[in-house]
Amino acid sequence: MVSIKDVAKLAKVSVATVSRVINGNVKVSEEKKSRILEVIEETGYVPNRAAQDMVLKKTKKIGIFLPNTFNQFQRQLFSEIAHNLEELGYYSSFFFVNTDSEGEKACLNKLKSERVDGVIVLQEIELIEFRDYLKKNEIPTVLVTFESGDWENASSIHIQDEVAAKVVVNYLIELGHKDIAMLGSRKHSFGVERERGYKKALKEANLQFNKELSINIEAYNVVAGSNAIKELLKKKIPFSAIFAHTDELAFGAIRELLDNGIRVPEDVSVVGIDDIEYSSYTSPSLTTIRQPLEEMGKLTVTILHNHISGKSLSYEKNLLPISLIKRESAVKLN
Amino acid sequence: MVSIKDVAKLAKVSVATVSRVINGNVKVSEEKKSRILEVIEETGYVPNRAAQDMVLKKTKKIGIFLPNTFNQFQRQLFSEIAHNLEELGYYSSFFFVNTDSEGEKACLNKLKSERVDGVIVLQEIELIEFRDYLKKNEIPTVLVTFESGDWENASSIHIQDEVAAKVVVNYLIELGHKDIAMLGSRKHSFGVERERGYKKALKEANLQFNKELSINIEAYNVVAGSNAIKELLKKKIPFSAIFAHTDELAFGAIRELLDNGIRVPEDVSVVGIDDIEYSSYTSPSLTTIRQPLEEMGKLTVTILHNHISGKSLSYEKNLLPISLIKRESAVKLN
DNA sequence: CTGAAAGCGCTTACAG
DNA sequence: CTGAAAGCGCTTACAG
Repeated sequence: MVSIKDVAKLAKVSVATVSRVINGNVKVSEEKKSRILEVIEETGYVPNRAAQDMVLKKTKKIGIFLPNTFNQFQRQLFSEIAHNLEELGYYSSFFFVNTDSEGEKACLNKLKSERVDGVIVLQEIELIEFRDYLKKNEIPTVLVTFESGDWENASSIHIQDEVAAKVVVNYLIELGHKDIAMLGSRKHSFGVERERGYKKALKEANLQFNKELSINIEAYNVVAGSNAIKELLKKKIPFSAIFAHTDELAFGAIRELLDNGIRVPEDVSVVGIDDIEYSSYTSPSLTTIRQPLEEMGKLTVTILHNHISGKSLSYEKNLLPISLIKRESAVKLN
Repeated sequence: MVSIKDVAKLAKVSVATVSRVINGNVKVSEEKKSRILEVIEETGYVPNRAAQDMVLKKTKKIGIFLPNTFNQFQRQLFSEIAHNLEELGYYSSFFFVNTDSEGEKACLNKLKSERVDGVIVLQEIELIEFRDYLKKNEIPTVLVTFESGDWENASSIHIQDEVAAKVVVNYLIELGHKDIAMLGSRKHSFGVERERGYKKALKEANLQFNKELSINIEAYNVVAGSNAIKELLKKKIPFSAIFAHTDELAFGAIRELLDNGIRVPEDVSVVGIDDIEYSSYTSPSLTTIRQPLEEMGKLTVTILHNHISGKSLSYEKNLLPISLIKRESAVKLN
């Protein structure tokens, strides 16, 4: 590995001078400068970031925390975020969080060992020490897809999950559906919110909430959606519509229904939330709530950048607009 | 940030001794040891990795290169790889490559500045300097999903793309199809291989290759698949089956066909390659070739680890087995 | 067993 | 404008 010393020696100058032309903030004589540039070109020298970080106390590195088993929506979101960070010249470091206190502790230690300039969290983290660490060290933090709640010193960006659920369930009700099953989980706050929206929509329409129609899923993927339907069908309770907490669950559900001779949307309507890439390309295409993915990713990075660069000092809570996307999977009850 | 000095001071020992208990390879008196451990516990001290890396000349960091616009299969693969790396205690650094020489150069510079211990490449990189750098600095490298070809000092892991294509196209031919369109691209070597397999299958069955039935796609996603079908339909040439280079293209294709009143599989059969998560949950479910995703991810990491730890000195080329997954999207020509 | 010291690759006051 | 020197947070021979 060629180091700054090598470059200095070859260009017959001091390392300080080399450093100056690399960083370009101090005047250096044209002659030495061009000689140094030449050597850099020849040797392909690139400064060692670890060394720079250590003296500068700045890393330009952002830690991104996401669940170990991230779903499609989170995948799209994090790749959006990664690209936006890259554009601003940040480096990103990924931390896959196991949702138990052991996993969270392990993540905290990795975080400490990395000295990031900022943190983006896509997954709720319970560990108090985690928040304390960020706070004590004044590491700007942005939470995406969930509320800041107990977090101090963190901005948050998310949709109103309760409203989203309410809107889409309302739509089912408008279509005449009364027996609406729900596939979801209360493990994360967005699930809690979505369930709340579901119940509110029912209540406002004077429909009884039926606990038996509420199926708890073990993960947010197609397999879990399919399993949930198996469980639901075993109960032999009538239902004409399904509200899945996420699009992926909905896809699994639709397939499982079909395998049981139940057609979507002819026999049962199905809706989701998220509007992932596939939702408009499946057959039937999925009626769902769109989360503004790109805007979310962009805003996350912008806000974090503002915090880091000192342009924004106060933490904010951003609610992003949603929209109901009507497609083929939900129709009037006949 | 608490440093090793702080710990040393609080424990009333030298930094050398603290370092020794952290690394645990040298005997330290029980008394000092417990005192140091206590201080570490109290202060929440974690060593600064950048500093460690610098002196140790080892980073335990792996650079993962993937295309800027990675498709679903690559997503699943890279998340598989990331998890496997994590289990072995490696850190991963992601590099999103823009497929032009500017983008590749930028990536090389980022790589140089990071000093990784190993590299995993999910995307063909043309830049000669890139390979030269890895070679000169003896950085173990594993290429996944494509052949090592011009790369020296790199192991590779992939399927036989030509065979995969041939197998699935053969299957269509067995089902009686003669006019088989192809959606793909020659931008990457796997595309070239898949096209070759397609042609070979046709040839062996004494079917004429029709250039007009070969549609060039601009990306590997559902939108591109849909666009390709639009282009194909404009030509008004009869076809009874479609071979898409990837599953995502196939999904886009199926949807676009449907929107034009063409049913799958009743009117047209469609097959893909990859077998991504969704392929068994769509309707119709997709007939495709399965790439052994998990095995690929695991093997990639194992091989890289062996190279890094010196357990494996020679570079190898690994061909992974594929399998034809027959599902609903392809049926007998009637 | 343990501390003082050198050194990893950088940057930046400090003096010229 | 420019070099010698100190220092960032570590590890590891080197001497005791």
